[in-house]
Amino acid sequence: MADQKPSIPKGTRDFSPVEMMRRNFIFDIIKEVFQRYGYLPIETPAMENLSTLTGKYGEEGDRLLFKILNSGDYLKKTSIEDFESPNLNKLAAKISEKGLRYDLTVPFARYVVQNRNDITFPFKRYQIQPVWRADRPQKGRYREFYQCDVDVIGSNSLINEVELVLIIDEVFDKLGINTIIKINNRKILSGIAEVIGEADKMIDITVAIDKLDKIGLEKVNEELEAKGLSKQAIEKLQPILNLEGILKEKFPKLKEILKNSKIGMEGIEELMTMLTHLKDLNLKNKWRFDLTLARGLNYYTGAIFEVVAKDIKFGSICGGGRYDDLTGIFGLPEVSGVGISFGADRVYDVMNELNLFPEESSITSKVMFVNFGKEEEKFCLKLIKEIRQAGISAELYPDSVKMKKQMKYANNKNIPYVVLVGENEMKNNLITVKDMQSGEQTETSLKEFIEKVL
RNA sequence: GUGCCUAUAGCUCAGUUGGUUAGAGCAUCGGAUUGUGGUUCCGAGGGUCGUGGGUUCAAAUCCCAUUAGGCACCCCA
Repeated sequence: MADQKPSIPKGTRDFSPVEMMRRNFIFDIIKEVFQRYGYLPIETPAMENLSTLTGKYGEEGDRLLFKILNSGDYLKKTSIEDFESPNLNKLAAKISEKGLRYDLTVPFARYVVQNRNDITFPFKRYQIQPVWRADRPQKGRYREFYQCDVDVIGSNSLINEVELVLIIDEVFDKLGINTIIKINNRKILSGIAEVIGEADKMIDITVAIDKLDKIGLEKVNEELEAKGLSKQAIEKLQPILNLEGILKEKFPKLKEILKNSKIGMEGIEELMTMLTHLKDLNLKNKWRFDLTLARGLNYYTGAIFEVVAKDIKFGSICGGGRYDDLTGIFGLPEVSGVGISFGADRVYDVMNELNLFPEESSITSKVMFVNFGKEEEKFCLKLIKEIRQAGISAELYPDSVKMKKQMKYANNKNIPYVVLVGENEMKNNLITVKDMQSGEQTETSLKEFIEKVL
């Protein structure tokens, strides 16, 4: 048999039972918190029309979209010229009209617009599904990964932002991860761009600023210059990048710098309101205003968030922000939304490296019955039914094979009790219970056994 | 999209300056033990050395190409 080795695509993973138990542990906590804050679940398809997805994530995002080849004769819309002059984007549009979703926010915006008549606003939903990105995988980066999104759409209130931070705080507290919640506001960044006279280069500026603590001031300036910012603009930016000190000192300085920018002052106001609330709410995790937080996604317009684990160097494990006009693109203007997304896979990796998962005790059957043959099978099934009805997970080894094999199975599966019912036990209406940990073996009645295990 | 590294049994890896029939541990299966696992002992199966080409009397080993995987950058959860 010259069978080829099976494998899965780069950047995707299988999950074993143990891994799934742990992943579900994370999902359950997140879901529970989301629902306790009044958010309800929805799901959307794995694939969307490409027109829904393209242009929402910036140039980089478009490149990372997985495109789905049209079914049937996917070349029928193409012509010879398409292949002679290789304009890949144009060609791609002709042979592919669907793509795998890149995040959950854009499909959500599409959902809201499409179902606007059936939705009561403000609409609070959560969504836990995989997303796909055609990125080169590396540590903490996958091509298929789960996001856990909570968004509220149709409300401008900053209470939403505050509550989202509370959700972040509660989730990570429950998971046992110490985090730093970084908060900023895109309006402040816009204001800065405006003040230094480069309003249209907002994105480039923010992306560069974002790297400040990673590559340092000098490199940031280099990058800004490379992006075409004027010398004067970069000069003007320096005092802002050098803003140091605690909030109390930073804020007045920032206010002074932004005083001529309407949007900048708006951002300051918003941030102030949020931070004042948060101060009163005694969060368990650290949080702070971080001027260098920018976030790459194009659609954010107001508050932005990012969460990193404190005890380990890893990318961000949660991020989000306010988007004022995402639904506008789909024909429903002036509806603002705000939301965050937990990266389940990175949360998993962080918890795994920090050993934060609880001991798995209930992941397997509590009891296994050894299979001695046809007659015993019949007898045992009745006993097992009773055990299961008592709420104890139990199984009968399905085949009457060598005892050694059956015991080994129980051992490998970490089943704590093995029950043996053969001729003698059936006659006396008793069961023999082997405690797999101690190796001790006792004869007892079914009733007594159930009581003991419970 | 750019750069670097790796590829030998199901898994993790050894394999000398190129030299007989390519090894180990784990896992699997069988036996010691037909109603007793985890420990122990004995045994077995499992490989076109990622693929294709080249150099050589001789290639897992050297060279080229190709494919796949990993890491870093970019960007991001």
